[in-house]
Amino acid sequence: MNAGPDLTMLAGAVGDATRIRMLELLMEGRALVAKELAFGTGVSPATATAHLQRLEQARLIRATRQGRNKVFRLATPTVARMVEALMTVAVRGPRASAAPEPLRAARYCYDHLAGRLGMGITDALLRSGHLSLRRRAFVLTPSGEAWCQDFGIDLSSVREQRRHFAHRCLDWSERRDHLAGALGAALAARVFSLGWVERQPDSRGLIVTPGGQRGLKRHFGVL
Amino acid sequence: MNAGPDLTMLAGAVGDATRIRMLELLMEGRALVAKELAFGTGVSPATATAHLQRLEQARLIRATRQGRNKVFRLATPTVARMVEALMTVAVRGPRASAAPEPLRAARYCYDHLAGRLGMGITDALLRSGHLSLRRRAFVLTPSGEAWCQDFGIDLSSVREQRRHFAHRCLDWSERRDHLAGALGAALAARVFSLGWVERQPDSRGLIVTPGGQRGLKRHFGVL
DNA sequence: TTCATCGTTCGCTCCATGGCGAACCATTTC
DNA sequence: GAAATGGTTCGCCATGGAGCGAACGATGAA
Repeated sequence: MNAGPDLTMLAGAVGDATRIRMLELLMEGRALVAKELAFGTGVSPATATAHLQRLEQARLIRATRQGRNKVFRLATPTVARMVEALMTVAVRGPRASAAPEPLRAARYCYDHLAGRLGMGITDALLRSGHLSLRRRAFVLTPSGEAWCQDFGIDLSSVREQRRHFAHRCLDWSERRDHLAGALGAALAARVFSLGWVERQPDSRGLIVTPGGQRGLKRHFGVL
Repeated sequence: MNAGPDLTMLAGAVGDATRIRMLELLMEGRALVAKELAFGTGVSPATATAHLQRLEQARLIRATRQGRNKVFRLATPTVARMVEALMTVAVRGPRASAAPEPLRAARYCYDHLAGRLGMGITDALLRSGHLSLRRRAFVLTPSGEAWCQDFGIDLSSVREQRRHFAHRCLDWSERRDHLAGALGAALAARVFSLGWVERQPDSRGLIVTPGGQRGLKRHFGVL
C-alpha cells in the first residue's frame, strides 16, 4: 500500500476521454504517428500535441523521431496491462459488450474508412474492376479513374499530394486489407462531405446516415 | 479491442486526485463511512458526497446504509485490481518508492494520528501510565486525565461527544493498535493546532515541524 | 421529545484545462 | 532553391467541475 504525488499525476494523465482513446489506439500494437492519433481521436493536431506531451511526461508513452514524423508507442508492458485493467472494468459497465459492434461496422483508420464499411467499399471497387490489387499497393484502373471523376473526386489534386497514392492497410477487425493512402483519404472525405457518414460523439465509430445507406447501396452495393 | 462511452465515463471517474485517493483509502481493505473518506482526502463532506456519487455511478464503489452512516467499499475485486494496476504504474514514476516513507512516518487515519508518530505517542502514554490497554479499548487513567488537562485537551467536551471515547485502531503500516476515538481525535486536533504537524500538500502524509519535533520529544520522548 | 450527528442538496465562485486557429520551425521532396 | 507537410508553440475562449458554506431531511442517542 502506498501513495504519493505520482499517483495524482497519473490520475490527471489518464482521466481524459481523448487521452484514454489515444492509449486505446496504441493498444492495437502498432506504433502510430502524431497525426494518426489526432485523426483517430477527432481533435486538431495542436490539441493532440498537448495530450501526447502530457502522456509522455507521465511516462505512459514513448516517442521516437522518424524523419519528420514522430511515432508513439506505449512505454512499457506495465502500461498496457493498466489500460487493459481499465478496459476490463469499463466493459462490465451498464450495457456490456455493446461497444465493439459499431467500431467493427464503420470507423476511421487515420484518415480513411475501415471496418465492414471500408472493406465493403474496397471490395466493391475491386469487383467492378475500378481497383486492382498489387503486391504492395492498390492500382487505380482507367475505368476507376472515370469512376472517381463521376463520384466527385478530383484526381489531379489527389495525385499531387506527397504521399502514397493507394496504399494497402490491414484492417484489424476484418483481417484483410482496405484502401488507404491519398486515394483512400479522398474517398473518405468525399463520403463524409456527402453526409453519408457522421462521426459518433464519444467514440471512434462512424454512423452511416439513411441517405448514406441509399448512396452506398447505389454506388457500391454495400450495406 | 473495444471502446465506447463506458470508457470515457470511467476515465472521468478515475481521473481526479481526490477520487483516486478515495479508492486508495478503500484499498486498505476496511469499509469506510463517508466522513472518513472526506477527512482522509481533506475535503468537505459536501464535496465528498459529490465524489462518492460519481464513483458509485461508475460502479467503482458500492454503498450500504448502516444506521445513519453510509459505508463504502470497492465494488468488485476487479476494481481493486484496476487500482492496483494504476498504483503499479505510479510507483515506477520519476522517483520510485519515495512515496511510502512519509506515509509510514506520520499520517491521518480518519481524524486521529497513525504511522510511527501515532504509534509513538500511544506507546508513550502507555509507558507513562496515562493510558491503559483493555480488551476492546484504551482507558484513560487518573494520571492521564491530569496529563490531558496539562496538555490542553478539554476532557469534558471530549466526553460529551456521542462516540467511543478511546477506541483501538489497527495501524496497517505498524501492525499494532494506536489510539483512536474521540480522545484520539482531540489529541490529534491539539497537536495540529499547536502547529506540531502540517498536512502534506498532495498526500495523506503529515509533516512534523521543527517546533513539533521539540514538543513531541519533550512531552512524549518520540522522534 | 430533544438534540447531535451524518449525509445530502443547493447556490455559488473560481480555477484548470480542453479545444481551436494562426503563426511558426523542421524536414523532406521536387 | 522552393514548396509542401508534420509537428510545435502561442494566445484566446469556453466550459466543466472541484470546492466550500449554509440550509435541510433523516437517523439515532439521551
